[in-house]
Order: sequence, then C-alpha cells, then structure tokens
Amino acid sequence: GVDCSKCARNTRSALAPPSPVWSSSMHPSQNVADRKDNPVKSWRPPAGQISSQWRQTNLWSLSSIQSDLQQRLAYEFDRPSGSEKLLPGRTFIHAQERKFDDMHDRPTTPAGMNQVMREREANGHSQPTSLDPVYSYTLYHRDGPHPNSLHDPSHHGENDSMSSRRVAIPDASTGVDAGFKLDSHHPSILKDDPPSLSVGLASNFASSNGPKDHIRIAPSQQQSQMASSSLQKQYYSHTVSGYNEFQAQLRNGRPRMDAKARSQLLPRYWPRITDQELQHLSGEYPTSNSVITPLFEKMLSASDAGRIGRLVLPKKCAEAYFPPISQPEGLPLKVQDASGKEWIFQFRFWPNNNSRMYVLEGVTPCIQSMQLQAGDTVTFSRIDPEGKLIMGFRKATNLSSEQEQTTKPANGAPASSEANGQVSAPDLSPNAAVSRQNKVNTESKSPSPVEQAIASKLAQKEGPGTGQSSPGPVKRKATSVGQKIKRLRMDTEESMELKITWEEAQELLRPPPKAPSIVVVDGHEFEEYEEPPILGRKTYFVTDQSGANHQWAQCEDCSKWRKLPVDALLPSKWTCFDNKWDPERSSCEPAQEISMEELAELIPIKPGPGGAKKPKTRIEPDTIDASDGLDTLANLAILGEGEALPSQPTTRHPRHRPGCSCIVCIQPPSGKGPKHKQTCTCNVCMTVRRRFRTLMLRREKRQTKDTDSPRKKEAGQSSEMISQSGSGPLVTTASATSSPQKAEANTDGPEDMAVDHKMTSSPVKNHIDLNIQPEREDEQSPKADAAGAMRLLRDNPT
DNA sequence: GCTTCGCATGGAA
DNA sequence: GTTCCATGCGAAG
Repeated sequence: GVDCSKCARNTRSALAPPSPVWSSSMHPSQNVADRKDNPVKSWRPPAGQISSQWRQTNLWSLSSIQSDLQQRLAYEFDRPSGSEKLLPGRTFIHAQERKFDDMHDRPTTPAGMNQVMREREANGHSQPTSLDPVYSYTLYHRDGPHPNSLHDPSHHGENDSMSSRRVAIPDASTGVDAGFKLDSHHPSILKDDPPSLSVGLASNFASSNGPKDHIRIAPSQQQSQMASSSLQKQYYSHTVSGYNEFQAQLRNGRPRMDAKARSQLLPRYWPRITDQELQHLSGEYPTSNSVITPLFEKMLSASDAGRIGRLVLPKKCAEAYFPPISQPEGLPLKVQDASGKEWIFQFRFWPNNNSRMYVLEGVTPCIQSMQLQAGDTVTFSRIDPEGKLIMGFRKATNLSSEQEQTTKPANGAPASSEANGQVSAPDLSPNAAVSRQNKVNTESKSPSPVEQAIASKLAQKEGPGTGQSSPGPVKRKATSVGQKIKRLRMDTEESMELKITWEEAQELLRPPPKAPSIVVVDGHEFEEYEEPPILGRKTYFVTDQSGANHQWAQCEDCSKWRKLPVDALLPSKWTCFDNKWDPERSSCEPAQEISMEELAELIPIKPGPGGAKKPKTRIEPDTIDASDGLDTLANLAILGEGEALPSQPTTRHPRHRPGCSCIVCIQPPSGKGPKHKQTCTCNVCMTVRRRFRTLMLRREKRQTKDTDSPRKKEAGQSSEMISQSGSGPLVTTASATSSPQKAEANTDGPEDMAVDHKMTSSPVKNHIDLNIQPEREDEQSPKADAAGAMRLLRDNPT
C-alpha cells in the first residue's frame, strides 16, 4: 500500500473548495503502468492524477490493466448511450443536488423524475466533458444482465461480455450527474441498493439508529446556510424503495435486483452505520456535495490481518462493488481512509473451484496503520460523486462487543465504534446500531450475581485480553476469530463450560427476599419477582422422621452442618455466626447437632467432613429424587406450607421459591422423573390430583349454570372418576359443594392442599398427564374431558 | 532459509 | 449438493 496522504491532502487543499467536477486531468492515454513495472507497493500515481484524485470519480482510477480498460472503453464508446438519458435516478439526483430544499418539491414519482431527467439532459452539460478512459471507466460500472445474479459473471469471467455495459458519458451529465451515474451504473447490490429515495433528512438521521445506506452531504453552496443546522446532511433511508426499484429497473433495463441481491449478500457483510459515524464522515468531507454509500464490511480473519497482506474479499461484494476484472492479476484499487490517506491495493482474484476468490493484496501497511487485528472490521464505502472508495474500520475492543457478536444473528460485526472511539471512517458495521443498543442494554441492566459469576469464570478461562477482539494467531483454528464471531458460534468447550457454570449456579440460586406478586397466566398462577434470584448458599432440605421440615447448611468456616428452618435464605458465605435461628449453635464452637453419619443419611454428603454431593438417595422411600428438579421444586414448594415432604435441594426454578406450586414447578422435565406408585402421596401426585379436581369443579359449575341435569350427571361421573382413581377417601363430595371460585382461587393454596392432602392421600390408578391444562380442558367436550381425566389419572405421574 | 505467490483443501453456510 | 472463504501448503523467487 502506498500512503498518499500527502498527495490527498495537497489535492484537497489545491482544489478547495472541492467541487464535484468531473474534469479529469487524466488523459486517456495516460497510462497506468503495467503491474510488473509498477507493483503496488511502489506505485505512485502520476502527477496529473494526483491533482485530479480528489474530484475524479473513479474508484479504481488508476487502472493498470490497460487492455481491460481499452477493451471496455472500446465497447462503451461504441455503444449508444441514449438509454442512459432516461434514467430517472440521475434526474432525481439532479434535483436533489441542485438544491437541498428542492427535495420537497421534487417529483416524487418515477415518471416525474424521469421527465426531469429528460429535460435536464436535453439542456446540455454544464460540466467539463473531457472524456478520459479512466474516468469513463470508473464512471462505468458493470451491469449484470441477470436479475437474479448479484454480479454478472461475464464481467468477471475470462470471457467478459460487454453486452450489458453502458457508458457514463460526460456529455450526458454534469459532474454531479456523473457521480450519480456512477452510482446508477452500479448494477449490483450497491448501485441499486443505495436506497436513493430521499426521505431521510437530518431529523431522520438524528433519530435513526439503524443502518444507513446512504449518507448525503449537503451541497456546498448551501453550507453557509446549513452550517448550523442539522439539515446540513441528508441521509437516505433504506426504507423507501419504490422509487429506487423503479430507478434501478430503468437504468438497468431489467428488474431491479437489489433487494434480492442484498438478500444474497450475507448479512455479515451488510454495511451499517451509526449516527456518530455519519457525523464523523460528514466532518471528513465537509465541503463536498457527496453521498456516502456504505458498501460492505468484513471482519478481518487471521489471514486477513496476518502478514501475508492479503485481504480476502467476499466474492459477491467484490463483484458488486469493485471493478470487474477479467484477469487474475486484477488491477490496482485506490482506497482512501478517513484520515485522507490513500492506499493502493491490488484487487485481484484467484481461480478457485470454477469460481473466483477475490483478494486485496498489499493491505498490510493499511492494516497496520489502522492497528487492526483479527476480529476487527474493515468497512468499505463510496463517496459520490467523487467516487472515492473509502475504507474504514471498527475495532473489536470489548467483551460486550464480542458478546454482541455472538448474539447478533448472522452478523459478526464487532464492537460499536462509539465504544472505543476509534471510528475511522464511515464505520459501517452492520452491528453498529445494534452495538449501541446492546450497550444500552448492558448499561441499564445490572448483571445478576450469576451473570457476574459466569462472566467472571469465562473471563478467567479466556484469560486477559481474550475478551478483546484480537486473540492473536495462537493456533489456526483459534485464530479464526472473525469466523467464529461472525458465525455466531460458541466454541464447544466454552459452551460446555457455560452450561456447567449455569448448572452450578442453579444450585446456588435463591429467590430474592422481596415477596413475589402473583400473576395468573392462562389460569396458572405464577410468582413474579421483581428482582433476580440471588446467589445463596447451598442447602439441603430434609424432612425428618417426625415430619418436620428443615434444611441443612454447612458453615463456611468450620464446615459444620447446621439445621435451619426451611425458609431460611442463606448468603453464599454463611457461617455459624449467621445462624440466627439456633442461638445455641450460632458459633462454630458447638458441635454438630447430629453426627456426620446420621447427616449423611439425610443429605447427600460423605460421612466424613465436608463433601456434599448431589443427593442420590433419600431417607424416605416414597420421596422423589431431588435431582429430578422440577417435581422437587413442587415438593419444596409445599414445604413452606407445612406439608410433610421429602428433603430435596432446590435446584431449579430459582424464581419459584418455596411455596410455589405452579404448573412449572410441579412439572418434571419431559421423560424424567421416577414412576410414582399409585399410592404415592407425593406433592406432585397430590397437586395433579388437586388440579384435576379443580378442573372438574369448574366444569361442574359451568354446567350447572347452563343446564342442571346433564351437568350434574357429568359432575357425578367426574366425581366417580376421581373416586375411582383414588383408593382413599374422596374429596369429590366436599369439593363439589364448595365454591368453584374458591376452588379456583385456592387451586394452589395451602387450604386447598390441606384438604387435598387429607382427603386424597390415596393412590391413583391412572396416568396423570402433567401437561394437562385445566382451562383448555374446559373447552373440550365432556367426553373428551372424561377421556382426558382418565388419561390424567391413568398412571402415576412421571 | 525466508518470503511471496498461487492454488488446493476442507469446514461452514 | 453447491458455494464460499479461511487458511494450508508447495512452488517459485
């Protein structure tokens, strides 16, 4: 690459104020040296070019492949350009550029624009018309004949077909026009894509966080009046595509394809731009009547950022936005960064599997200049009408950005530029806007202890600096940061770790101290906590032989186990001194209440000191394995209500604190959980039975409201079913006479449970469908209800 | 032996 | 199954 910043600056100053003039000092015969003679690294633009760089429109202004150029020009000049004059896009742009305020008066229909265009072009040309090949070449952009093809392979293939090419001939345009001709001649995503319909003004810009496809900088002649106004910039939204589509169709002589083309372009290459980046850009080109068109961006892979100096270009992007090349040698491509430096890269391709692989060679100096690493993102934009290709970058600098990449679907752009303030140019990351949003999210949401713990653990795993974007080329797979990020995939090992961490965290979660509110959703009551669960000390819930419920916790200091009430919520570092429930054992000195051996029978610990493991056995034969989680929670839920229930640690649904018997808590994971005996009186079975009764009561009530006799009969049947399903005393009579509302209200309530427990401590014979939804069951036919009830009670719950 | 170039390979989309 | 593309790798300089 060549640092032509001086040239660029000089040019800029010499041409100040830069006007979008299309005079090119490059003579048609001014040749670009052969690549061998003028390799990229040593290439310097001819003096004549330098002064014209600032205003000429060619992106690839100094082409070295003369044959390619001449071949193209020969065709282009021979080709009638009349159709070009009917392009509405330019017309539109004319009006737009002539006066910003005219935007409101511009024809808003394609036809109207078209008309304006005709008039304008018929009026002649106010701008220099000297035609030089490079200029023409650069103005010109291939026009793929295949609507469904993002690019025209013929223009990139060795058998380049010129059939579809058009010429942006200065005779048909002013300089301004030419610039937009360039734009309009871009047949591919970029060209059509630029959502050229001007709907966005400064206000839009100011309020928009979304991607910007087009940035319009106010005409210079209006700057004085607009300098202090936010209207200085116009920004084109991508949302209005009607005109754009029409425009594209006209100018391309074929159906517009940008939408499709864009869809063909992988989202990770979609350019996005943030407000701040727009500001930055507009500041970079304050006097130019320019439209900034984000083209694409790419996250640097290890190879891209490596010393080889080759930046692999996405094929579609290269073919859409860069000049067509027919020879593998390609051509030099001039790119300017936001600071004004100009770089010359060799844009070329390699044959690859009957396709091509496009690369930019010689990017190392630029990459180094920008201090980019793998994982950072480079962006490519174009400023029209200058037609300059601008290269920006975005550093992936922080963890949040990385996380954002992993959460942002199919788009691997890294950090927000605002985050690090390293925006260098039109930072067009697809994620920029999302970055900001993510940033806001992360700021507004204080991480929970679990999140912090996980983050901390991950950070430890990754080690310092790995949260950053640049992992460095440690090993090949690991260096593919960009790929990993952009593919939004988490490393398998990492994923496992995260899972483990989360599982570990689950055991430590406790509901927040603040009492939850009850929310009824679809007939189910849920406890809703305003605060996230807290990290607590792991305890074991136990029901001793006397039926009393309590939990055991281990002192952080002395490792002695202390018996605590079931409702005790312990901090993560709990010690005997925190044992306010048992003054006799509120220090580490008193001995343990029971021996370790005895304790080991209660909770899953080793008889020796320390070593609490997950419960594998239970002291009560009919209890449920605590490892089964959800039903454990169901049991646990009832514990707080005085029911005699087995001991289990609370391992899941941390938001459902003891007492919660919601459908979530009582429902074991699908396919999990032990088979319950018909005589099982565990809480799950009890709750299911109770719910079933509630269901039947509701139905009975409704039926009673409608018609008496059939309903009573059915209710009787239902009751019979229940009575048949259980071997013990039945609750049906009492339930049937109780208030349905009360029954509903007390579905999960202690009273209900108490009654249930008394009256239905009998085995069930039928299968209990824990997925049953009483409210929906209500909607079923009585027959179905009966069947559902039978199904519900057919077997024991699982 | 090192660097560069150009193509091949294979995983991922 | 096809295409893309990150990167490996041998040949050449």
